[in-house]
Amino acid sequence: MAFWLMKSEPGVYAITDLERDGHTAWNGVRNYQVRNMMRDVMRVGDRAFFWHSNCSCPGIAGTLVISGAARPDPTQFDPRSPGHDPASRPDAPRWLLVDVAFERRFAVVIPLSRLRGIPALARMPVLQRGNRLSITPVTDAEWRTCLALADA
DNA sequence: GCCAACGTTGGC
DNA sequence: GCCAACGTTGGC
Repeated sequence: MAFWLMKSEPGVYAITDLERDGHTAWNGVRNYQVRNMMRDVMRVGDRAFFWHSNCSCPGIAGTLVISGAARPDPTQFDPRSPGHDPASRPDAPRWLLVDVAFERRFAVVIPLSRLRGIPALARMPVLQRGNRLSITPVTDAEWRTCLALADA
């Protein structure tokens, strides 16, 4: 089982939305690297941190479980969706999503500013300058370190 | 295939 | 709102 970090803007879809819904289709990925990771590496049963991005307190808000394997993202065919891709054909979908299930909401978001101060996390992609991938891998050690912070 | 222009991401 | 980083587009 692998670990991941998945970004979402809380103004669009927050950890509290996932807590309420129980599960959701992680749609809107429009980056080939991320698509390929979902398709080729991510597996049902993997777990991920839910990251709040582009907000007043970016950081880790909780955890989720990958509950469904990569499948075509229907929003790419929806002209009213911001993720609409007119160049993608239903017989050859360009964009994929995975289904995810709520696992846990942290009592408080672990802020990015705190993560930056922890040497064991220095290699996490989300802390690297210029990182823009919406899904990135997390090592076992990083997973444990962050969970310990959540429970501290 | 090169590369400049442009768009998006996302922390600050 | 600023701006660095980086992916994408499209002319050549």
